[in-house]
Amino acid sequence: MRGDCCDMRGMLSFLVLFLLSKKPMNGSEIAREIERRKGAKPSPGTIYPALKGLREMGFVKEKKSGKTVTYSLTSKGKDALRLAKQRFCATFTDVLGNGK
Amino acid sequence: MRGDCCDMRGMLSFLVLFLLSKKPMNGSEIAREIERRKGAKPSPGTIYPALKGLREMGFVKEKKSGKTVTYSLTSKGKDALRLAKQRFCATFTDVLGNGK
DNA sequence: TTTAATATATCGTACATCCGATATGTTGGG
DNA sequence: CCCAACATATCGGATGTACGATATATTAAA
Repeated sequence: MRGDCCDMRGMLSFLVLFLLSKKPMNGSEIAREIERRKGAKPSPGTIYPALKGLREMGFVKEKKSGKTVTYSLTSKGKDALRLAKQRFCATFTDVLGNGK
Repeated sequence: MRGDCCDMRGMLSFLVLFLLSKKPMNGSEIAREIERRKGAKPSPGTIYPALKGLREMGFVKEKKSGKTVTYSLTSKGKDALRLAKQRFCATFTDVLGNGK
């Protein structure tokens, strides 16, 4: 999401933003959901820096409760996701489209 | 494509591999096709290192004619693309799926 | 309480992506 | 022939993604 305009960098942040738009989650839950989709679980050293970046850009907000921190989108984050989704679809439509 | 197993790195190489599977192209044509999809054209400093990497991994072969080099997939590249496409779809299906 | 498990977080290192600048070779127009 | 346009290619520097190792805090189990 750093790459707000044109690059391939930021796909993890994009995916995290998308997942949080469906349901607020904490870091471990996000990692497990990515594991479910890709078959490999991102390590803490991957997922927490990504969340930190999204927070610093004002795209996600946090709610701490005990040992867990639940992340959810800000309205700014929702706007960013909408734009990013449009770019993503324009770039990859037929990759998903043609089946195998 | 480096990230043959689990990471978000390699999305450009993945896209290039996909584009070449539809039609053999030279570097400039690939850059223009990416521009058409994303609205931003990758510079030479982006696209040629990516092609070099794909060549070094044995995923694309070259055919030089005058000033242009036409790239196309090897059978190894086709296999790699097939796998990468499966991972990509599993990860991003509903991102493209839900319309907006 | 001690122990184990979980969630969070940072560090160092490596690599992919990205740009702008720069350079070389080919081609076509003047 | 000379020059502009194009295709190719590399370099340096910045940022994102990734892992393993490490550290701390909270919670649950023994």
